[in-house]
Amino acid sequence: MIVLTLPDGARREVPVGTPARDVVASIGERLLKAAIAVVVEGETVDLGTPLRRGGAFRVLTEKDPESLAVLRHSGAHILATAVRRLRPDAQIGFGPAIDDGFYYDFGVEKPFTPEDVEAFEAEMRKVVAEKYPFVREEIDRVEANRRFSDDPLKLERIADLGADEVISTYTDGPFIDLCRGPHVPDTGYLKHFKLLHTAGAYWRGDERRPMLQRIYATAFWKKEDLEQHLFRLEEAKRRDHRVLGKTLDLFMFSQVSPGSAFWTERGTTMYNTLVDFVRDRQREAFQEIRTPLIYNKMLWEQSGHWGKYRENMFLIHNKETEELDSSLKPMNCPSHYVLYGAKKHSYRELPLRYVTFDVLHRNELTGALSGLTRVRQFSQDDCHVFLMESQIDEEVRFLMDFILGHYATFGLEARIKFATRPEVRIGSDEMWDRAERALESALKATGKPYELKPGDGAFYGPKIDFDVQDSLGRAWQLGTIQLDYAAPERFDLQYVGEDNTTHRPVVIHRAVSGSIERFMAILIEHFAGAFPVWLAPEQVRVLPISDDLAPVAAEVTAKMKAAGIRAHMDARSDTLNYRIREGEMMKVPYMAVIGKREAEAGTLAVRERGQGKKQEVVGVDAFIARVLEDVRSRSLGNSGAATGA
RNA sequence: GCUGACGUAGCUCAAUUGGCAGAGCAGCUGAUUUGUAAUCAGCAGGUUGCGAGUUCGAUUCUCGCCGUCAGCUCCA
Repeated sequence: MIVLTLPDGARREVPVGTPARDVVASIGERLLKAAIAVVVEGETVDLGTPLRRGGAFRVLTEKDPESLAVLRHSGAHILATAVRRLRPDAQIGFGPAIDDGFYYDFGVEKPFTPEDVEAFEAEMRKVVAEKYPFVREEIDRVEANRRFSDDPLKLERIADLGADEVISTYTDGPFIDLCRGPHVPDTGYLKHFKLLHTAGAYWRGDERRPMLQRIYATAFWKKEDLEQHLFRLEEAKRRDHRVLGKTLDLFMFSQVSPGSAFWTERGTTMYNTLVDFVRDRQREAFQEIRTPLIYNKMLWEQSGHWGKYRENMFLIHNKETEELDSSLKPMNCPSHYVLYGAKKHSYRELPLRYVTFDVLHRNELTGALSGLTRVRQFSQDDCHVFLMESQIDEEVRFLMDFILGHYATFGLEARIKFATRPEVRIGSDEMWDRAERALESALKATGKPYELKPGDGAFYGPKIDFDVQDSLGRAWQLGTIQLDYAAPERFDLQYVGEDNTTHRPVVIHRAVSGSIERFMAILIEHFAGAFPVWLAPEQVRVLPISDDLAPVAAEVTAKMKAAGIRAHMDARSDTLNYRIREGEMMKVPYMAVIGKREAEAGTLAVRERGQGKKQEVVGVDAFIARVLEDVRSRSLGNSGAATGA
């Protein structure tokens, strides 16, 4: 017998091997109808599964988020069912549920065409209508090998299974798949789904293995949820920074330098504004430095990059030695160590924080490049802190405040992750114990919630990562605080302590925006190009209604510029409507219209971005004061994040 | 790097089976002097990504290169 504890504390005692369905039925008939699967001691199993162990027991219905993954996994099987019907020769790879849906990998001679995908979706609807139950079977290894003898992918998977693992299959109508489960009761449960796109994917992610054809899809319990998801995908397309970069005239790319942005005047204004913002916040407690862009291999040999990272560096040909023995820097750390190590440091200087915005180059694979989010040339708001071990606690708190304050300025929410020692690492266990303890206690002291990521740390030390969610709910890993005991050893860094002997400092690597380029991309998408006033490349556009008012408008524009406002006049002879339309499309936060009335009264008819005809007539000085206040307070005002524009 | 799709005017996109490369917007010129999201007319704009090949003839078909995009384990 096993004992199951229900969420309300009630207990059920049932014989070993009782199907979960029977337990659910004993709780209530209506619950059985709504049930998708059950969770026993944290493990999700389907209703047909014989229960082998007891513990906390709860029933999943459509309302439980976990049930969606079950539905999607079943969706993957239904997709495979349809594909096998139309393409019986297709080999079956993996078909898991993923964050936003599911996919399935198929081994086929010819890649799928968009028409194939349409046909698969139509066929899936048939499979759904046929309501095949998902039948679970547990079989032994010999039987498993026999059943999947025609599919080398599955045979390989079976061979990888541990000796003590239960091998199970799931059958829905004509389709059988090696699968751990769980699944929904029958194929009829999949009502709202859509196949999205296809792509090549290496078998088991290994580029030396054959390439399979992956079909991505998504599914939801409710029609509205599916529609909302598809709408979100559309919305993401509309906010795509690569598109907005063009229409808002911020940056471009050219085949003469793949992966490196050309910034226009408007884009450069924004870029500089962002950098100035960080620089300003760092003015008091940090020391900004600049180090060379090119180094010979001595440095990279010392840092260890020459061995492991050389493929990703842009190497430079040496005329005298005829060798590729130097490179553009792909990161700042080693050069900061060189500068630190060049003179003696007292404990009184610590923590010493070197910051820089130097340009970095990484030779990314061509296929990895994508807009501003994956580039070959970029800058980081990079910082290396040299400190005593006893200062870690306070320093981490200081850096965290700094980082979170940065995101808050843009209305971005951060999730904090604490990553501990990976399997492949350097340094003793004792060192890792100390480092992890120090970092986590500092993290705890901040009182902020965080997530644990065991094994996800850097090879030289544990770290805290900051994942930021933009206005579409997409997560980006930006900031990081990494503890490093290894670099000070490698570079023999020292400080003179209170006791007048030399000691080894600890290094903390810190980034806030990550790369400025990528952060720009995130901001463009987060705000949908409608930037807060302080960040907008053009803050005010002054529009004289007719030519004869241009001199007045020019004077007003000059006054705004003198006050430090990024103002431009548009006195072209096009109609006011035309010029306003253009200003709105360029997402200028304010348009100031000057007609005869305003010229005489010394006022402006102010139109706020996205507010349509709602206009306000204010004095020139009052308006200037208002814009300056927007800038000073870095108000999010009517930015795209605030309005969803 | 690998797989697939794509590359036509500054931008967004057309161009039957291979048969003179087009449109809208933007630009320029002129007229219009405008009161809150497109005034009208005219003009100009191209080595169809680059290079070979097939053909009487290539934007279209074939090959190579360059670039862009979707992806390349969230494990049965």
